[in-house]
Amino acid sequence: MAVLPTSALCLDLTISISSFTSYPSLTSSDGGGVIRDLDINQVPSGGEEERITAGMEDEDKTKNCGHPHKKLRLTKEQSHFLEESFKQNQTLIPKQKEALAMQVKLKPRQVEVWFQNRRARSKLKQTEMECEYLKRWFGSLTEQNRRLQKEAEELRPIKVRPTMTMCPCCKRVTNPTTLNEGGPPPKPPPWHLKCLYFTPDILR
DNA sequence: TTGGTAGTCACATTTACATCA
DNA sequence: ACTGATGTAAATGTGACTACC
Repeated sequence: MAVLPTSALCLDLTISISSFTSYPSLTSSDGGGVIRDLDINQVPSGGEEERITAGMEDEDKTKNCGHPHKKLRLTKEQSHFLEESFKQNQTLIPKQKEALAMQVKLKPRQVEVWFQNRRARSKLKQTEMECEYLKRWFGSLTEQNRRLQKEAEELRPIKVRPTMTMCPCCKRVTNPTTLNEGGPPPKPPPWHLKCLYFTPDILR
């Protein structure tokens, strides 16, 4: 199997959310512990960059508008930051995870999950590329097989001196004098080793 | 050496959201 | 404007593996 380009590991993540320039901290209000019911994908009104982030604590989720938990989308900046980190290391040691979580204001578990999913997406992308590659190779082999069959069909009616054998690939003919009349049965065609192996066009 | 525990991983699946016809 | 289908990403569940005690 040929080595695939390493670019397969680099995926573009497109997060369809509005742009934000900072990561606001958790928005449980002081004292009361009441979570403001904001749509995390909505730009806060009044131009103030404030939103509930994905770093919401578990107990907070249960208070979120009566829903057990809301699906939380990462901001562009969070995704970008994680993506850049992923380019450097596809796995995280606990210290890195903690640090990264602090930087993007997520829980370490969320960072861990993001990396797991990201690795899965990478692998999926690579598998798709391999699949495409094999399809193209299969097509190439099919075409080659078709050509060879056609060629064999054309060669069938041609009479060759019975004592001569010819490599079907390079057309080289053996020396007839090496064959004894009435001796042991002729050996298989002396195909040349280099002719037995071919490289499909797709691999060149 | 063996057994228990914690942490992490891959993998499959579920869930919530966004988009589009 | 509404709706259902679909795609995507975040989250969850599970089993395997390893390190440590």
